[in-house]
Amino acid sequence: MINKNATVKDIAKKLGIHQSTVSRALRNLPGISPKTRKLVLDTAKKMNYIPNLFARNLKNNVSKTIGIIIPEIRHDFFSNAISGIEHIAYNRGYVPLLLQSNESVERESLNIDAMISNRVAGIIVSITQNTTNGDHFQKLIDLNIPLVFFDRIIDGIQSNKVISDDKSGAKAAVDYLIKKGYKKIAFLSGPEELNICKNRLEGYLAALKNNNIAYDKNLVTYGSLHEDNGYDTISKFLDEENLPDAIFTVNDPVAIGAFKKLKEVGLKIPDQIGVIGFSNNLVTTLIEPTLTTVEQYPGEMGKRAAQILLEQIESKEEYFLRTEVIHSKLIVRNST
Amino acid sequence: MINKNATVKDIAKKLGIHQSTVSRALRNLPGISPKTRKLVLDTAKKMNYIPNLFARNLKNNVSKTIGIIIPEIRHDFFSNAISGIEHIAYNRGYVPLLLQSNESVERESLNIDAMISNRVAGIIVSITQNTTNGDHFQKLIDLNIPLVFFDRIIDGIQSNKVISDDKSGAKAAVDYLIKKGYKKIAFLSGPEELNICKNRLEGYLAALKNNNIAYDKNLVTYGSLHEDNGYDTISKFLDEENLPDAIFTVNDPVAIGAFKKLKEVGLKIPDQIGVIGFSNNLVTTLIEPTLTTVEQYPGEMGKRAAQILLEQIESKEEYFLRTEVIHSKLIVRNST
DNA sequence: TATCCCTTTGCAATCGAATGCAAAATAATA
DNA sequence: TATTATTTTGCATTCGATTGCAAAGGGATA
Repeated sequence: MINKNATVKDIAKKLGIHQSTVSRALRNLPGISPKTRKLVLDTAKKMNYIPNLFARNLKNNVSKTIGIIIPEIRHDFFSNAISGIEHIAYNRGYVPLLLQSNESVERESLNIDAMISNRVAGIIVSITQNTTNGDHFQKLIDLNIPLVFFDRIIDGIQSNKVISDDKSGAKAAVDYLIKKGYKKIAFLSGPEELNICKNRLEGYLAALKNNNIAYDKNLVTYGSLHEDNGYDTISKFLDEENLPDAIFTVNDPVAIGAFKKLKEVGLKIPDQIGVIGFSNNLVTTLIEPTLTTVEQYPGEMGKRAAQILLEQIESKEEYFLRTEVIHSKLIVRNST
Repeated sequence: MINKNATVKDIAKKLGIHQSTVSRALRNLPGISPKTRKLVLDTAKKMNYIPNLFARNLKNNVSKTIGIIIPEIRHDFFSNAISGIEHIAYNRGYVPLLLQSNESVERESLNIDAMISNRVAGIIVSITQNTTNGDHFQKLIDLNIPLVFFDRIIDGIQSNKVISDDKSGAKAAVDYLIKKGYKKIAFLSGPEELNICKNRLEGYLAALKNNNIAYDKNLVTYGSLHEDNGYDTISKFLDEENLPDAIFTVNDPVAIGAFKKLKEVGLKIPDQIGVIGFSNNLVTTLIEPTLTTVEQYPGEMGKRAAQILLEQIESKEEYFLRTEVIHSKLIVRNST
């Protein structure tokens, strides 16, 4: 139930001039005398005129809204990325429409539909940990809606991408573990098919190879991206009496889960077992010992994703898709 | 640059019937023969018809969007509240438009403007820690846009409110500290004028009074709602050699900040000093010792806020504003 | 077959702003 | 002053969907 707002026509009527004149004056278009323009602007302010974006967008067939779909805002990584996106969007006059998929593919698809209906100008996405089919993204391509994936991407969709150099980040982490003298290093991964998992695995393998350590497939496990994965996997290792002397996890929550189990059974970190996470979540500095991890600069990733998206949105000529890699950095703390 | 979508008129042309018939068929309005309806729906699906919300909303002068303005999504409390809001919104066919104020009053006001321009159906707000003037909210009231404040509210605006029973939550916390034998209990508050701070202070005072403990004004401090406040305040206490034997903080981040300083100087929690936070953030279970705190049920608060907002939005008759109080609960852990 | 009554469909205007083109007003020039 | 050039304003249509009302279609009944 929205109150009756002043419209362009109302202003025109009040001033006894035509609405087209008012419309042009309001937008500082040329061909309006300074006197008329001032009169219109003053009157608009006085009448509390607020442009009706529905009408404007309908006429122009564009909007100044960009969609963001991420799994869960409560993760540091994503909330920081969002801040980066917002920063760019605000400065360029765009409003971000943020929807969570909650790691549900179905929700992700519904969010896409909602965004299409709302005629967003473009979309930035980090996929759910379960997304393997990209039909709902293909829909966007077919509709010519610019799309940027960041961090968690999906193959087979012609779109822009902003990713971390996951492989080298992971390699740096595992190299460091080896340098510290750890020998039996496990990699607690997430969903096997997820790009970040595949790439971090590559880095893990590269580090092993680089140091002439044999690859033991029992030391690479797959699970979710949540705490329970870390907790359960450590439990499993203990049950099998196959505990490694160091673990590298696909992200910080999984490391936290591992922490919990390790502490429960009284294992000392980093003396009896070393731990490295990924993403440099805030929590890594709050726990004990503080967690060694890999910084991904999510704010920067968000910024770049937004910049690239806006470039495509505002490009007049043929646009060429890009993939951008943001460098990551090992942050050494006390868990190794 | 949005591709040409199929429109109602396109469907009509293809079927050789009038667009009004198509429009009614698509929305399952009465007065359309089953045969025609099926034909229209099938064709719409085949043509990938997506209703243009700009046109629809323009005509109807309403939208199915509800605005959410909160300080920062990265706080557990808010991200949980958002989930609650989303849950209700989705089920009722609304899309949430989420904007952060980042604790900036200016941004908060700009966000309001953006939401007005986007003609949201209603708005849910938790104010910044610095908001004292409510003019930007009054604008909403003047425009007849339904408004619900939750948790952090501002006085003097005629709106709906959803709040915690901060006073009794605080009282329970401080009562518990006293019962545990702590005698010199400080309250590390946030901005003095913020409603949650005032109410939690009341609870603190009530508990003291209830237990015949004299109020010492040096034990009540004000600061931000962030970690630094806890850290700095403990530092100050130490400098003044006026360390209390227990602290109750306005929220969990402040407690975490205090934790950091206390650990730095080697003070044992809970033996030498007890700590209770507020809000039951996830991190309270990850630190050592785990933090005693007060659960506010933010998801529930979000749900109620959304329900109330939608009631007002969809009310046909005169609407009576409401204030709803969500009960909080002391969660005892190892910091006390 | 004619009449009446529902059911189904079509017509046309509307929401608010944008814009190509024509018309009017003003300024510049002969 | 008459004419031309330029600036300023107005007209009318458009975007896509909705809706009150009128018209047409179909069936039942006399």
